[in-house]
Amino acid sequence: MTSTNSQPDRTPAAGRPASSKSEETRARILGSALASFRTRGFHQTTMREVAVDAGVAVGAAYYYFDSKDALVMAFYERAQQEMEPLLSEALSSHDALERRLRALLEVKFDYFRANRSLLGALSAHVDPQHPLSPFSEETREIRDKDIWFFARALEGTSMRVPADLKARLPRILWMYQMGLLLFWMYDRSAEQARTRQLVDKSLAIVVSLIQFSGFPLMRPVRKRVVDLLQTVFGDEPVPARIEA
Amino acid sequence: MTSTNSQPDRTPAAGRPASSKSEETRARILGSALASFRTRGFHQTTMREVAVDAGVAVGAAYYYFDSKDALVMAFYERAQQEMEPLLSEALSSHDALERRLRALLEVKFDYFRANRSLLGALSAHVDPQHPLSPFSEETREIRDKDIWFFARALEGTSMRVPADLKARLPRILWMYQMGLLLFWMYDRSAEQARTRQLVDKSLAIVVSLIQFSGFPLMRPVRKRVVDLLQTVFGDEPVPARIEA
DNA sequence: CCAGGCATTTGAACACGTTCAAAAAAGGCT
DNA sequence: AGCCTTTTTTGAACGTGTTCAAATGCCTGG
Repeated sequence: MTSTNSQPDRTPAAGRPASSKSEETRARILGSALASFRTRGFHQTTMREVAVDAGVAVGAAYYYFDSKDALVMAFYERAQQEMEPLLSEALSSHDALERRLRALLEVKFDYFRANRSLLGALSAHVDPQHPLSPFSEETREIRDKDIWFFARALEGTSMRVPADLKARLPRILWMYQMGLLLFWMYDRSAEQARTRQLVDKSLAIVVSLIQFSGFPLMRPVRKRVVDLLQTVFGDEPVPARIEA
Repeated sequence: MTSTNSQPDRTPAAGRPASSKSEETRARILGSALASFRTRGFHQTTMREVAVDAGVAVGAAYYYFDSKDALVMAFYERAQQEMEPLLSEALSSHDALERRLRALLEVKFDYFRANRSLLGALSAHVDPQHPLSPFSEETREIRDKDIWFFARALEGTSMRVPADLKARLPRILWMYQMGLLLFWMYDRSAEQARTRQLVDKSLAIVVSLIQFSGFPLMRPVRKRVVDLLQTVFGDEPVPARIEA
């Protein structure tokens, strides 16, 4: 398991009662941490504060979570888990690609609205070596699950997309989404109005581009772009499906 | 002055001898720091090490540099300064846009080759609030100077570029460059072969796109893209020229 | 009911970046 | 030279994330 914390094997094993005191403590620590992150921000929040708030010693916090970052990772994991049904529902209520993509984005924005700064702590790092980077090995599982939704968004629409591009598109769309979220995180305009504009305008362009990409005239350009993507992302076009 | 360090007003003022002992100490500290950054990496390097290495107390390091980050900033400033003549020369030896852009990129890659990890410390942060972010206020001056070179790369070529796009292009090309550098920083392929491929392929595409953008057929798409850029970057198309 | 093992909890201690009050050195002025 | 201001230097101390040996609790097999 490529998980956040090492010590307690969380999956409620054989004989153990599913909801031990341990799990409760863990939850209490995570709760205190996230609350503090939200109100004071990630950097201002102290592990000692978190511990006191949860009524334990600092060491206990480190018993359940390998690091301060791991607390953010736990949030991220929980977020992905909680959003999955919402994302599925979003897809099942729309047909047109633009609508489908927009629906996915809206779920994300809604969910993260209350946690903009927390999301910032998550994605502030570009280094793929850093655990909290959206490109790190540690976040791969979550990332792959998320990319998979973009694959579904493409599958379920009637728009014809050339196969070579289609194989690459989920990952590209995921990166597009990350760009939007990034812009949104640091968007200081009132009510993040600029992000809203950006979403509207860029989404229209993205969908147009995908549409154009099928025209015979576009074939040479498309080939070159797909070749470029191959260089950047290597093989493994779409992440393997992950069973729930 | 939006400088890195606050205390000693470095510009050798009126009566003072230009190269005081102070400047030498400062240089010694910076030297020790950069050497250590290069060999041990940014994070492994300790301010105490740096101080010992430079033969001063840790307080002294903080007298000359506001923070550990400021040392990296000093490197960045020096890098920009030292590269400027090289960049000018690169531009003056080529006419075609692709050649001109490639020449700029080559100067950067050459210069940073020995300092890949240091560059990583510089650009690992996406948060525009973080001083070391390529998008921060603190790095604006350097960034603007750099963007200016892309403006010159465009000016000096015979390719016709629509005015509305041309106004936005320097910044876009700069971001394109940052993307390449980022990829390069974390490129683990032998001799960074993947980055080389990426540069070749993407550069060809970028230049083609710019060329296409002038075709009458492309006008509507271009308008939409330019409008999008306006949303993202706001006004002030190209940074004001900065006199040396 | 107890012994032994395992899970949990504790808080002191460490290494780090950074701050600061005070000491030392260096100038400048008469 | 002597005094006073400014620049430079020092190293202890602070707050942080994190580690760790030891203490405590909990449960199970006898």
